Amino acid sequence: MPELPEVEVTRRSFAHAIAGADIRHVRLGKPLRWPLGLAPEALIGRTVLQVRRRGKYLLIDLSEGLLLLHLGMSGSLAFVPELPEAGKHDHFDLFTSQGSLRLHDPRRFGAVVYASAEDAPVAHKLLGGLGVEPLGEGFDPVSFRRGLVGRTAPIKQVLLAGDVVVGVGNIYASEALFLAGIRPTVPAARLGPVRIARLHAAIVHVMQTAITKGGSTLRNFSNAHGQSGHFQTQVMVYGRDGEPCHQCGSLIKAIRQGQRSTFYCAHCQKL
DNA sequence: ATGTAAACCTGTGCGC
DNA sequence: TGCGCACAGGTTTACA
Repeated sequence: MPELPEVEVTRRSFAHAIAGADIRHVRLGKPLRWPLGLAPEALIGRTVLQVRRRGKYLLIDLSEGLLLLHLGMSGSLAFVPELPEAGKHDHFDLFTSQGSLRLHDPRRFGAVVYASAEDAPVAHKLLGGLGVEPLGEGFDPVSFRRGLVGRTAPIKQVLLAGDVVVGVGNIYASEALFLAGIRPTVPAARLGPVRIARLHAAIVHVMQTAITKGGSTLRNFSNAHGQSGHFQTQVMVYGRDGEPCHQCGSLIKAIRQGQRSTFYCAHCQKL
């Protein structure tokens, strides 16, 4: 479910409310992708300092150590004064003095992992290989181009890999390539400065717009207040297989790339 | 080092 | 209505 915009929207929806809260109790449901890495009781008494984001990870800084949180494919967070009884897909609850944070994740590809520090081995293993932030200073056309050197894989798959630029998932990769007019199947290294500059701008634009719109709610994404996003209403190609292109009217195509669906307009994306 | 496929798990929608 | 299959917003792991 969540790509960078959804994760950022989630972060903004509860970061302020949870800052300064003291942890009073922790409840674990079924196992997630990785074990917490710490006895849950050990978190009691620690204070939440702030919530940051790196790629699709949320970093919850504590008075001692931090929690790395990932929403996987189907995760969402809720931050509420009073939690209802846990359902079958509620696998992590953090009860604090200022409200409770709950991770709901039916497929359990998500994770909550404790790290003693941001450069501790656990954290480094998860965050170490990540590319630059698309909305950060490090993302510019020149360094973007350097990152694509030697990459013979299709540009769509290189975007998804996340080692060049982070946070671009299956929806926004298709959308950004459409905006840039680039064919998703082009080998990444064959993109020249002009197309790379267009793609760079498209990625930044799509990410910013999606955040502004509250993310995309395809099935059931919502922020920590239960509010849906509405970027999906202005999607140009994702999930529009067989429908007319909003720009030229020809029918949107769907192909498989690396076991993921890709959507594009063969007329608008010829580069 | 890079590329590709399988794996993790549950739910939903579709064709028969 | 039920069954089986394909597919779903991600990322690690194993192997070419």
